[in-house]
Amino acid sequence: MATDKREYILDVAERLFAEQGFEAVSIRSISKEAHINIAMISYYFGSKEKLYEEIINRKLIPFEKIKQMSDTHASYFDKLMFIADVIVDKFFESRNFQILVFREMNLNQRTHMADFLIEHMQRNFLFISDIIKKGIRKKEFKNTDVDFTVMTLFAIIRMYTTSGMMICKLTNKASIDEVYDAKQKTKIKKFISDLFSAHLLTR
Amino acid sequence: MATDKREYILDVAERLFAEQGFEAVSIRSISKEAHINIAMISYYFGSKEKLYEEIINRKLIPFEKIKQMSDTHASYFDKLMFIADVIVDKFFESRNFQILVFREMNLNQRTHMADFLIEHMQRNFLFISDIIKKGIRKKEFKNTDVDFTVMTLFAIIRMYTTSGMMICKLTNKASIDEVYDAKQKTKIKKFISDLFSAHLLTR
DNA sequence: CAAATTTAATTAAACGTTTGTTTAATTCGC
DNA sequence: GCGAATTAAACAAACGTTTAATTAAATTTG
Repeated sequence: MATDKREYILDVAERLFAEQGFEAVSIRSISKEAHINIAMISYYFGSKEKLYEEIINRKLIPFEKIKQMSDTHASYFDKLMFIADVIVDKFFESRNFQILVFREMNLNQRTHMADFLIEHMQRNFLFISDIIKKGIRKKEFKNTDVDFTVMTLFAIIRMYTTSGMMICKLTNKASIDEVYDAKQKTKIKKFISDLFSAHLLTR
Repeated sequence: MATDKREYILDVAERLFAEQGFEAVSIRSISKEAHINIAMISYYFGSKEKLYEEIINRKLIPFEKIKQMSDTHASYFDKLMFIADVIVDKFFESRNFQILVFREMNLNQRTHMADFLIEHMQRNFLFISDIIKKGIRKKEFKNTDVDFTVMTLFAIIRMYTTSGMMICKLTNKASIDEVYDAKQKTKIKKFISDLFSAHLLTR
């Protein structure tokens, strides 16, 4: 069951990296938290940096699936909201990973990694931009700034899913778990729908 | 001119911390970049952590001024947009600082610092929440989710000002400078106004 | 099928660097 | 000539990684 152990180390390291940042987390703290020997990380992954790269690569989903599924929706608004819902779901279930990715994109450390992540982001960004542009052309949407609109979508979801402690305090929730329960997920989806409905739809 | 030198070290360190993160930046790299001896940082600030705390404390503005100034605006929407503009201005002129603050708020390192920053954020958050709630009560605003609305405002401004490299690539700008020029500042202010106008105002 | 052998997994210890900080000596400005 | 500023050198501690030895598992062999 070597893959199970590998996977477990990746999970533990992902959480620690998300909580403390890459350079603040030592090989020793990972091995202590995962109850393994220090040398096992070099043995399994080669180095701390390669471990980090594997953490990132294993969860970067191919966006193609979403593209296909969004085709089944009739209006551009429905397409857009379907994608928004998928992103919310994905972000909610991989919060540590998202914290890690967004932090990495804004660092000048490991620039090849940041560039790679930004390129990945760009593909998703362009796909959503495209939907909005088509919606505008077909007069389903108002003629608004497309870049800012897409950015707003990502900004809201990012803010909510990667700033848990902050949201917890700001919205007077009892615990982090309450910030990310099913009820809140429904609420943020509804909010996004309302916001973009008012912002985009011509009536 | 000891204060000038101090101030210069703070500026250099702030930039490096924003670019690379607290633990990735060494005392030696700061002193090299600022052309000073390693020992000068202990001499001036006591420790690396105290230097960091001073960087954060020196730019955390008192929000009271904004409160007073926003009183001069008649409608709640005007109040809100005045505050949004002030925040945009502030964030644009202190991007490195904002990068640093938001990163710190999402870290479990130095939790007393994170707690302090979140409390500071909470004051601003509550003030804006209050305006929106009053706007709703007076029927100037639609009855929308206040927390999510305020969060959206901060999320957009945060995303734009602290993810420069990403925005640069996503919006096909030639350079980072172009992302943060006066023209873009005007555009984002207008976008925010349009977005919240559609989202909040009863017509 | 059990013994022998090979491969894989795991360990404690040591490696050379780099870290933040301190010391004690020296230079500078008044 | 005196206090403040600046320096090079040294400090222990922690870092990521490697080593060589040991245990566990898998495979081959008789």
